[in-house]
Amino acid sequence: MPSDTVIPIEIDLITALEDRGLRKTATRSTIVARIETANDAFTAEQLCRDLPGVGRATVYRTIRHLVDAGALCKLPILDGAPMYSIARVEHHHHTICSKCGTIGEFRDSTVERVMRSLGKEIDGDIVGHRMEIFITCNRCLGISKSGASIA
Amino acid sequence: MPSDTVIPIEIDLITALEDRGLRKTATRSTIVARIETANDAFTAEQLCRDLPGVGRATVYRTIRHLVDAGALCKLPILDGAPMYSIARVEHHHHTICSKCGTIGEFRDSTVERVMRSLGKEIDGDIVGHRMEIFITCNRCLGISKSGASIA
DNA sequence: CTCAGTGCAAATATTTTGCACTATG
DNA sequence: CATAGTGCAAAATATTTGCACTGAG
Repeated sequence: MPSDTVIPIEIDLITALEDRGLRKTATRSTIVARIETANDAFTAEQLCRDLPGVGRATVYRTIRHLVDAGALCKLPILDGAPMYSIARVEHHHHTICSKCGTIGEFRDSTVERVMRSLGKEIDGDIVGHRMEIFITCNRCLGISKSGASIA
Repeated sequence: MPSDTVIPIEIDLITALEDRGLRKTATRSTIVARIETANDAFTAEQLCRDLPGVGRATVYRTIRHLVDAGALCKLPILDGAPMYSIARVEHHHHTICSKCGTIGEFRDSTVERVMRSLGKEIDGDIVGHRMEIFITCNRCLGISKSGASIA
């Protein structure tokens, strides 16, 4: 049984904005470039810090547009500010390393199948779902095995 | 296939606090009583509004204790303040009506099984998971069918 | 009496909004 | 030039902390 591999549908973030009738401006390109080079999920405040020339309000407004466009996922971590990550796959879920906070993503058709079968047990119509898996990532496992400590 | 029904393990919230070495005080009893009569999930701010005699700080501190004790679940809704609900079952997930915001809970062994099988595909050790299912609840379905509108 | 618990107000943290200014089409 | 976009600062929202006071053991 060949389980799904991640299907990368690289959405050009600027295009996602333009598709919503928003202009491609210098500021938005700057923000989007910073987001696209990020390997990890990020917070709004991180973007503001990394882009001192850009107003906080613009950062928040751009993030909101991207989330509305479905190009970014908002991940309300249990404490503190929510993080955002690029929606690289059509529908996916996130893994969050409980040691280092790194966020990964995965897609698995099993989850979707389960979701459909749950429909019978649930008191209403399912319109969506969200799942986060908390892990200890391989890097942290390696680090802890080798005895090194993390700050 | 007999799917799991919800297993209600009514945790006495005050007991949960006492188990952590915290005292049973009048203020905490007030807060806990308000939480226990709630059928729905609630926000910290709602508690403060409903309990004018109790300081905001105490409400937040008590909620934090209850979450730490595992007696309350913190549900970071996508926007706005997080909501809390009593952890009535050992491990469960939440349904959130996207129309009226009502939060329900369910437990299903299928989910747990899937989680275990996902271990193979995931880059690290799974230490936990969280799932929320967005629904249109039966009441809202009924309301929309009957043509009445919601504020 | 001692220290946990509490209320209040101030401090933080996060996000949104008002407004004047800039720049795009 | 009409209007979308922007930066800044203030406002709004959400939560935590400092501190003096109260109350339980």
